[in-house]
Amino acid sequence: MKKNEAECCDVICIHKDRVQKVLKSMPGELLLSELADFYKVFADVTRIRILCVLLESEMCVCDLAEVLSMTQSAISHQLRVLKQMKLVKNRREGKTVFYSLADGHIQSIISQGMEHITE
Amino acid sequence: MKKNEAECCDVICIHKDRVQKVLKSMPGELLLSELADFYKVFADVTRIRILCVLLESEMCVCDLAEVLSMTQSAISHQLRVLKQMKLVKNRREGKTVFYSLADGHIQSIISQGMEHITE
DNA sequence: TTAATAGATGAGCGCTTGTTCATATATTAT
DNA sequence: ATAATATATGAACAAGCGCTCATCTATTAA
Repeated sequence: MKKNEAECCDVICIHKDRVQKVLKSMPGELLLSELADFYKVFADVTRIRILCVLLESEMCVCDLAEVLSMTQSAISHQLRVLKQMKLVKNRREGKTVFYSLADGHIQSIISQGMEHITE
Repeated sequence: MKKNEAECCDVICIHKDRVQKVLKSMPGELLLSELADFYKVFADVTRIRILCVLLESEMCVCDLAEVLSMTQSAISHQLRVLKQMKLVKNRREGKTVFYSLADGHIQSIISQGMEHITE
């Protein structure tokens, strides 16, 4: 009989009841991958910086590029990601497009991360 | 005089005072990249799944591999990442190494993410 | 209409990252 | 000591991702 993970250590370390209990309590795979995708948005310095700026003030793409010393293109690409994940919204005013946070508790998410790393 | 971002739209959309104010309020670059690195840990389904399991119960590498239907090696590599970021801790018991969450408020970080995506 | 300008976007490139495979280390049993 | 087993780890490879560059769209001014 071929060896597999399920049998590799069933005497010493596999506690079948514990494994079963955990398997039942696990959220669905779809939800978990959505959660990972959500955190991916915060997992890049540029996007974090953009969010920090918008935390302070609504701002157009051009201003964002200057504040962050990056090209308009790079900023625009990232704003697209942020918008797809519904973290920012925008409004057009003539040629200018202003971006702002789409959600109030983005601040609390960032704050919570800050708390963890500054301990 | 060469065109640059600072002058590309200074009449219409650059509000120098706003830009200055935001620049002052921004956290340091080091802190921001640490924050991004912190969220990177949550930005992968496998690591999220591991954390979810450990949320329920302390568990050895072998059990984790079975619960998540992945190889021991893959799990071990990710546990290393989680440990480096101080999200999990471990204790050895004979040949077996048990992993558990290192920090109480990991649960609240995951919960907060869940809240955002299930709206 | 034409020119100018803010922003959006697709292609391409280089870097990062998660997994696999092979192998090394650590502990226990014989 | 030798074998068995749980875990750790380095190398390599494929996939994903962020930036640049060129170009396109949208809006306004002349």
